Amino acid sequence: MKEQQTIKATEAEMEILNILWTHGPSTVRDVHDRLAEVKDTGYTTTLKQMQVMHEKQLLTRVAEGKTHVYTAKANKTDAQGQLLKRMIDSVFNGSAMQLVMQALGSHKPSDAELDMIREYLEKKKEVNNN
Amino acid sequence: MKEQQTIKATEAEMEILNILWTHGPSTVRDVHDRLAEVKDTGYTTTLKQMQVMHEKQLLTRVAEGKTHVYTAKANKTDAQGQLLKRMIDSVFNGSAMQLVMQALGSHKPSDAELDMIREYLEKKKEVNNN
DNA sequence: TTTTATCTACGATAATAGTCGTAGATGAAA
DNA sequence: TTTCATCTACGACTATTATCGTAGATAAAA
Repeated sequence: MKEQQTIKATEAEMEILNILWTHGPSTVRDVHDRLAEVKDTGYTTTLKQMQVMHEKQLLTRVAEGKTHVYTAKANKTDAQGQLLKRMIDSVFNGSAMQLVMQALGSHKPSDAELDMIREYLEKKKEVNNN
Repeated sequence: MKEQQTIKATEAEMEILNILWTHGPSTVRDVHDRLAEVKDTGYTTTLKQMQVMHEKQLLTRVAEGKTHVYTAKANKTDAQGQLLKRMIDSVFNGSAMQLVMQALGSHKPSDAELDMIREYLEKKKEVNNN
């Protein structure tokens, strides 16, 4: 089994991880350009950030010519799961249900979405009964 | 309409908010004692923290003898909603559904829970169709 | 009324996170 | 082969967060 260390990223680091998850392996330049669309920090800031993330083992990288191509080490789903769990434990009294209900409550899902969940629940229930 | 500023709390502040949400208005001593069960920081640290939170308008307080009794300004549900929204926007591509599915996926809900959601969804759907 | 325990206020310090400038390396363009 | 744009490395500096010690106020106990 591939061991899975806990992902502990700061706010700024999460932004970078998200970009890497969305766009795949990227250079600092790539990431910085995307970041620049929403925030306004210098190139070397992004560079440093990613170097630190590399040290922290959040990213892997391979040299390619004079640049480096970075990849998020954890996959998105695992990270989402961990964040979710942390959130459930800390603010939802450990109850995933409570979180789900609240998410559904404020989101106003469409009929299509509701059906999607319903279907999903059916499948779940079958599994429960096996 | 009661205006609702965005709740921006650090990790340590969230711990305190949770205690106040769970146990209601409390003195620094109360909060500190509960905190002490899981972490190991001095009394004045908690005190300072809560004073800062008071300045930041996260808490209100009333004097009672020589002590202060603090109360969380935001209610828990609102705060949960905001955290959820932030999380959805930042790591779930803005899709509440994605978050719900993932939460259900890792939690393995019981039949009773599934029914509870199903029921909830039914009600939702009715509302949609009005 | 004096002592003692406990409280607040406040400032200092430490730890963590975020920012950026500069120097030197490197490859592509002239 | 010289120039130029772009890259990495590194250190320094700032901002934010977390921590705690000390001093003085206050109420309850002795």
